[in-house]
Amino acid sequence: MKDGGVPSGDRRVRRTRAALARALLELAEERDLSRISVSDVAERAGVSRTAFYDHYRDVHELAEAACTAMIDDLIGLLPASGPDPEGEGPGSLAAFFASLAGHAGLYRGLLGPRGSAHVADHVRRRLAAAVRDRLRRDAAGRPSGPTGPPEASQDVLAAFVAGALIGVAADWLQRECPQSPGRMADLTWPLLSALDPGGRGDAGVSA
Amino acid sequence: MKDGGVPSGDRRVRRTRAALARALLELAEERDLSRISVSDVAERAGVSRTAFYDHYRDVHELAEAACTAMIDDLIGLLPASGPDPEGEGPGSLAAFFASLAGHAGLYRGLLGPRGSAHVADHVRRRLAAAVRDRLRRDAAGRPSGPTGPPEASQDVLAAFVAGALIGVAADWLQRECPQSPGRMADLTWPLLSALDPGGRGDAGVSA
DNA sequence: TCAGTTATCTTGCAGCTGTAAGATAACGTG
DNA sequence: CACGTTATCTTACAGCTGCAAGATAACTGA
Repeated sequence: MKDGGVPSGDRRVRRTRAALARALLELAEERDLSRISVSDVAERAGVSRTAFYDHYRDVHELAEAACTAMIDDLIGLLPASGPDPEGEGPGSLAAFFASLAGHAGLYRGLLGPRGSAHVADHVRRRLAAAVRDRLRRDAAGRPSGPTGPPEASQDVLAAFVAGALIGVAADWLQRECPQSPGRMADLTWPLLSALDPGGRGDAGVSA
Repeated sequence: MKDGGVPSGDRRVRRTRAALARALLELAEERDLSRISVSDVAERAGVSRTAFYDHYRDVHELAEAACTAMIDDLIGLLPASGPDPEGEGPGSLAAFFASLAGHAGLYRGLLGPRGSAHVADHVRRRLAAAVRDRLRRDAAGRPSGPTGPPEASQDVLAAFVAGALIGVAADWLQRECPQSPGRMADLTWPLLSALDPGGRGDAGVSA
């Protein structure tokens, strides 16, 4: 029992997990996740198939672990939702789309129709959590009215924004990125602004 | 060769496909799609396993075909984005969430983390297409300015809205629907209104 | 360094997958 | 109805899956 995602002190464990993650990311650049078997990953990683099962239930679980760092980098690129001091939002969004395009094959293979619902769900949750955090931090800093927006409203807004970004990104990736990252940012930014409860377009949540 | 989704005149084909679809929907109410094998579906449908493969590549492809009618019903419930004569938007949205809750187990099993990326992608595309259609019809009816919003902008808005709705719905389903459908509609409607280029909050697309 | 722990490897198994070939029987058409 | 067509069924096979038991070897902590 060397349970799943918990970081381990044992050198062997780190070595095996790293080899598996590396092998999976390599393979995911070559073909869709649905065409990658546990045997494939284990062989490319130079690890026995049973060792794979000692760490992960299936390919999807490994994929989740393997892409978490990349996903977090991606989320870190997103603009802060709040004050937006110098209109840096669009530039930040452009960096987001550019990074997406930089690993387009990988993201398509993991998140596209032949990808993994498990990974897609993981990304959605993580993105929603990040948005929710920023909304909270945001609301704390701003002198809100007598009563701030209720919890449920924040949750819905976070899920809404996370889903929207994933929808736009997935659509763009599947069309092979016809628009430049900068243009995508210009097209997407006004939509996000319109939702921002603290931003210029204050049509945001009020119920 | 009785290729995939095309409707067939042959009684045997219709019978087999209907039996498979019915069996899959039954099983999908009982457990996650990832735990449903081709053998399971074929057996429950009273059909040989090879007959399954004569019609569909795998369980995901059958699931796509089997849930298309339900999905289209769901999409049909969504409010028209345009003039919104009598503020019927929220009510329409409430019907959408209510229908979702009515088959919560099924939708969770198909679209959740243990569901199918293929089905999820299909739903996303279909929803985005529906939104795009309404935007187009909408723009045609309204006396737009000298130049209407460009194609790309409409596509991004459609993908944005489709993703957002799926994000909110998925989040709500996974939390076991703590809010009533009506409340969900009340929380979601202002977000959609804020995006509507023709609606009250005109922070919509302009670039 | 030594001892105990434990990660990995090997072997083996039952079940599912995806495909193929040929036999049977139901179907639509004239 | 009789015909040709074709959907379905049966049988078979190689490969992958998920899991278990036992042997080996690498690691950690003293």
